[in-house]
Amino acid sequence: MEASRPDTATRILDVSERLFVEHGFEATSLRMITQQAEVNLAAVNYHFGSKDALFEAVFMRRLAPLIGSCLSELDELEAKEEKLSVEGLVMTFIRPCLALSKDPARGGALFVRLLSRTLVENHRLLRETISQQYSVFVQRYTTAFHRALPELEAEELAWRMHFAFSVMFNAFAGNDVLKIFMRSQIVSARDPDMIVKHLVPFVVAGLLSPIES
Amino acid sequence: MEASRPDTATRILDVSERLFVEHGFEATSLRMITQQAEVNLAAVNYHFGSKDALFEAVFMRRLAPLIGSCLSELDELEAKEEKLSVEGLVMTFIRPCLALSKDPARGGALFVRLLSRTLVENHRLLRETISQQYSVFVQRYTTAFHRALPELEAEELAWRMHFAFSVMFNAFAGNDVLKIFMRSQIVSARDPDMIVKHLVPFVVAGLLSPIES
DNA sequence: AAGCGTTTCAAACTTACGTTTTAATTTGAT
DNA sequence: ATCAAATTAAAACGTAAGTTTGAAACGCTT
Repeated sequence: MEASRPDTATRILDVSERLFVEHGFEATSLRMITQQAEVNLAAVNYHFGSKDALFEAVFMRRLAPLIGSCLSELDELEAKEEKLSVEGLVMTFIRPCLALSKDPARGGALFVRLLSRTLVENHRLLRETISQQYSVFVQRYTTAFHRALPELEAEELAWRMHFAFSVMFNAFAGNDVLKIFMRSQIVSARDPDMIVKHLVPFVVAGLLSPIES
Repeated sequence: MEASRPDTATRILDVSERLFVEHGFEATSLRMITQQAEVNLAAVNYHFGSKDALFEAVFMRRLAPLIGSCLSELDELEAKEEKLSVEGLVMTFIRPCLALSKDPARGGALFVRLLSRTLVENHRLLRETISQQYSVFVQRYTTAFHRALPELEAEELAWRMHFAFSVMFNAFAGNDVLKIFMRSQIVSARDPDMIVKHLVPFVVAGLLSPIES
């Protein structure tokens, strides 16, 4: 009763997702990918066209559903409540990330790491393909946060959103700045529920901090 | 009265720092470096031994002084005050980063971006060479934050420090998660003073957020 | 069973990489 | 001025990268 072996293209996507996270795009060769996926070297170019196109495919397979989930949560929240709470708003982003992190069938926490890496590495993909397609995501959150924090002017709000999403992305991505130096101070660092338990209060407090004169 | 041209090794370091930030370690070739630095291809291996050693040299040239500055500020603060304020503590880290960001002669904001990239890319260098040498940095800040926030248990404190340094690193590195989607919402995003003005309240509020039951 | 589009495969191609080698050149102390 | 050491230079080495090719194998309809 073993799970049927996924087809070639899916096996390539799964292996690529993991290797791109582990070693980065440039340092991951098609020979590493095809070897671990147990497919022929030429299969990548046959199914995806090029290494760049493969990266885009790996990326979009996860990003589109994730953004879709966030927007659905946002729809629900905005329909339900007149006054949006900051914590409720933060959770519309956290919950889909959390669900993704806990679902091995969808790559688990791997994709969020990939997303984080891709942001930092400033890939062409993000500047070109994605930016136009998903500006709606940022627009929706910007207006929602504006409703939740009406006393903040636009620029101050943009800064706080920048900081908030920055720390959330890095938390889910497991980019532990301090872990590198101290020896596993936090044993539960990779438990997604633990992340949320500590992350949400921190982010909410930052977003709600009193306005500087 | 033009500035005297730096020597070969320095020119290589300067160019490498910029290219490693722009394209990453793997995607930056020695031929790109030596061409832009106007030195012979073999100069890198002559002066530094290998590409890996070059990266370490680029990295250590900035990191050692930066960490030194932070620890000096920490010394001053701890000597001066009995009770450490969270904001004062945060500023011992912010001020050296800010000074570095504003000093083109020391690479400006480039190095903080490189540091951020290197953290995310999880380089060997960080796991091996740096981790032992600079664990004192984390130790010092951990005990200092413990003094400033004595009511937090060790694990909660570790989480908050993780989040705080994460957002600070990304702010200075200019890793604007949302900038990619929205068209230059924040015009002053690259002004280091503006970063601090908005960053410090956010981080301090997160660190000081009430303890969850 | 035959035919046909799709997929897989082994192999080769071109290019670029990091590194090494060897000779030429510059530098600095005697 | 001389000589030894340090540095620069040009060229080549071996390897590995992404991609392409053309034939073989497969799956499906007729």
